[in-house]
Amino acid sequence: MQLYQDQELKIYNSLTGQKDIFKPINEGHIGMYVCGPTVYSNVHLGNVRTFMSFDVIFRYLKHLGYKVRYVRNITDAGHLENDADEGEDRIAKKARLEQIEPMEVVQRYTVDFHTILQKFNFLPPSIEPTATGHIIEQIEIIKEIMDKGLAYEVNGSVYFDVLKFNETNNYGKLSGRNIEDLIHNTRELSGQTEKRNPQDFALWKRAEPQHIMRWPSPWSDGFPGWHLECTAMSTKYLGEQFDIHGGGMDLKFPHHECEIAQAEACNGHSPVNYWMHANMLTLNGKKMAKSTGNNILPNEIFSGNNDILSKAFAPNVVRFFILQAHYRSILDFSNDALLASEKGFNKLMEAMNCLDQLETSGSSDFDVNKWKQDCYNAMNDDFNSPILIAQLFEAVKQINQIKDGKASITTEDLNTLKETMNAFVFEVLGLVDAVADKDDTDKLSGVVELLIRLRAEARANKDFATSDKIRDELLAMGIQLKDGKDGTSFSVS
RNA sequence: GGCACCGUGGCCGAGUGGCUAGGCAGAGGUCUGCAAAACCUUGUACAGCAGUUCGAAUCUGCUCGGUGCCUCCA
Repeated sequence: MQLYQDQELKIYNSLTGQKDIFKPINEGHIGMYVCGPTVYSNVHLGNVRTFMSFDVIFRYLKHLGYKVRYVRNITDAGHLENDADEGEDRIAKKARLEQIEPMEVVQRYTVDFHTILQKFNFLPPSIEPTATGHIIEQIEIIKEIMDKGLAYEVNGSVYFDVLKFNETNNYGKLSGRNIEDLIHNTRELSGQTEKRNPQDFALWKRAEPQHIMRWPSPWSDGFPGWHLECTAMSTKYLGEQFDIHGGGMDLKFPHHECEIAQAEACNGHSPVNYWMHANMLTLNGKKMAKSTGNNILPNEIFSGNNDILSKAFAPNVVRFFILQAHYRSILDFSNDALLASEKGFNKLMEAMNCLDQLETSGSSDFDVNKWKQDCYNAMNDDFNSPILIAQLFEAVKQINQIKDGKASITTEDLNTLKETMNAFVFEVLGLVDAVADKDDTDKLSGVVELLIRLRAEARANKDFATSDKIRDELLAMGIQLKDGKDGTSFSVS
């Protein structure tokens, strides 16, 4: 018996525009593909938000008992800077500017990506394939599409024939566009002489002599088009049809639309049952983007070395901040919002820490089982992490009251409470209590306990000058003493 | 210009036809040597205008403001 058999999960599906009841193709198994980063510069917080949304989705699906194959690619073949023929691959450009090999660019920023995600306590995906590792598969798909008559070659480049595809299929169904609008509203771009129509997109591009990244193909020495790698890799590892495809909202059009077109052209049916799109993280009210420079890097947040924040923030606090908003809402990043999240996060962690010291009694003032199901209901409703967090704070309130002897709980209920809190806080939301090294923590505890005893003696002797000195100076060091009914405890910030 | 989306109390941010979201901040109280922490109590918010309805922040229309996509981007 798995949890998913008791919980009805609904997912907002971009394809249908509504929350659909989730039903995997193969019971108990889920295939999920998420478009990963293009590794030509450091991953910024906006990128992180999207991947974090899917990290929590991955975690919750696993928590429900599904066997999930989660594929998140690394785009290391670059993309063209624009749609024109003279466009330059971003990775190649970076390599040229820094006078290094393109693969050095890729390696550097792939390592950065992994390091940052690790700090945020991401679970690694099941498979993390690279575009350059799947050139052959991409060429095979192009051949297939050409055989179906939906692509054409011009001067060694191959383009997808969108208008012809649209005669039998519906190009634009994901992003709600129709082909006439697209035709009438296409911007004038130079250098598109090779395409039959501006809506067509490249499957293969012939490399100019100066282009560094190139592979042989039946049409030319060149490189694959912008949208093909995801079709190739998702098909290879998840099959022609799979359950969930995710990515940032900005990829909905044209990237995901083109993926659908390629897969339908190649395999004759729609590739994905549930399309999910995470919304943008904004900074100063504008989308964060590498290309515009409106962004903040995670390491700048952790170190406090930036112009936006008043202090440094721990990865966990940032994670908590992001998860306090729903993944489909735009979230604005600011100092005030982060400060508020930090306090809330600390409050949650303090409650977690005192969970083991609670005393039980013969009755409960708190309907733990109802609360537990409310937590599930929150996540079942399109992964509503802010509602879940609100529920967690309901529990925090109860925990604090029990600790103060103002409410009671039975042993059985306390066990349920502990299990559920641990499951949602650590397993599903992926938060970690940022405690330092265990050894150091024990030593620190010993030292602070000693000071607490000295202060208690001073207070007993009405030597408040000494007792307040201990309390205030510890506070200045970030150690807060808390006087309760049965003695003094402390917390480190 | 086209297509979407959004506008919630001091701040962040859920909800979306009648039922307390939650966090932070603020106010009052309990506790304390004084504090802090914790706990209790406390806020009649839904851009504006008009309409539908017994009832709208939630539906419809218009107005204003903002964002995203339409070109690589999470």
